[in-house]
Amino acid sequence: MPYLTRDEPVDESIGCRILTAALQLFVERGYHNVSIHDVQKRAGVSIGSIYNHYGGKEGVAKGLYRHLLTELEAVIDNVIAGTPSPQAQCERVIRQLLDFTESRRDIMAFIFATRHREFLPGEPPICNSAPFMRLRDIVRHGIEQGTFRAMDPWVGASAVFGGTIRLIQLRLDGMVTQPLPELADELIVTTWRGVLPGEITTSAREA
Amino acid sequence: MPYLTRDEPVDESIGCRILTAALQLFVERGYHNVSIHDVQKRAGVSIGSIYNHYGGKEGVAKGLYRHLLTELEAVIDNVIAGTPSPQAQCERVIRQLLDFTESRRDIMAFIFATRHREFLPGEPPICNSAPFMRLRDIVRHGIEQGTFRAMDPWVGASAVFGGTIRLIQLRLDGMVTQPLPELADELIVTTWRGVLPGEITTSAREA
DNA sequence: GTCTATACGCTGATAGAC
DNA sequence: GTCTATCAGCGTATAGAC
Repeated sequence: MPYLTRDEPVDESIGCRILTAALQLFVERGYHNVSIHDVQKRAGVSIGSIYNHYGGKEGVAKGLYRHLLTELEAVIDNVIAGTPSPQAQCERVIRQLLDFTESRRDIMAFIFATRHREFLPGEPPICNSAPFMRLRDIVRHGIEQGTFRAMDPWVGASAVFGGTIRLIQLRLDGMVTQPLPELADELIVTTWRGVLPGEITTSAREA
Repeated sequence: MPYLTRDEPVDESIGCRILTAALQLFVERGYHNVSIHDVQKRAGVSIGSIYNHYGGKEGVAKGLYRHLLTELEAVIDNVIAGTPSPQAQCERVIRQLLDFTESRRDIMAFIFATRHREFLPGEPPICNSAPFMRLRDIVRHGIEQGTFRAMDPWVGASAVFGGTIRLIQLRLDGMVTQPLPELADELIVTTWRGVLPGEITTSAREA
């Protein structure tokens, strides 16, 4: 069952095979360029099974969406529970996301490079999903207790995670060729300089 | 003709009416949830005209895509030409993008919140388009001449523009309710702290 | 529960009048 | 160049056998 946290999908149940095939195809071609027949073919099951398990194409996407967000939420909650400060929590989450981009490319692409709104109108937008709210809560908490500089919470969240998300998207689009974990240290240093308090001694060096 | 730089689309030509209608519909529902008939209806023209002007649905999207990127490129080139330092160039571009998010919402949504790859397979990905390359060039130039700290160019580009792009996307998704220009100063301060050189005096304040 | 065969609607595209 | 009427193909969903 777990896609994000286990190495091989040991679960060979039909439901899991359907979700795995759908994830691959949706990421490869985009939801609307994938037909039920494509999913059925790659999963090695029949159309009837798909309708029995998920009620149709949109049901498959909905099941996949909820499942992956639940897994991501669990990962983040684990980090939060096992890490003391907001700063350390953010840093661990960032590193984890960079790692996942290499090891779980499809999942990251489905989460960070998909317009779910276009095929899951009933679902809450991904920015409002539990894992993303958790991340914003960390930042807000950090701002309140002075770990981060005082600033608008949305600016804070964008400053802390915007660079990471952008880098992930550039990597998923094939622009960045270097594995992201190798860039983690530079990215994190830059991120902390942006949001941590402290005076910055800018020696004016404009020509 | 110009969408991004002029206030009202004075051009009432059929070609412009088609692009305007398509832009609205694509942003509202997503490319695949819009039919030719929808575009034809909203533009107040016939299907035949659409095929005469753009050769079909994908042609409309392609025309829109190229036109908007060309306009954005011109805006960025103007900023570059009229602004001395890489830092000032980035800052002016960021403020301009935040302004456009309020005044040209549809255009920004089409550029920053659309998976063009899913319906324009022949076009180069938007990260490789001229305007985005220009932005990266500014950052690379700034790193080379020491305006920005030494770092991987991709990390630099993500650090400079990632927060802005994230904030724009959150605004387009309706999460951020405040007009972005009001948040510009905070965002820019944070961005520069991240990438500008200079020692930062972090008084350790972890509890 | 799983599968195959089929039906129906929608949509992109075309033909041909004006 | 602009328009209307029409077609053909695809894709979702269902019916019904096993």
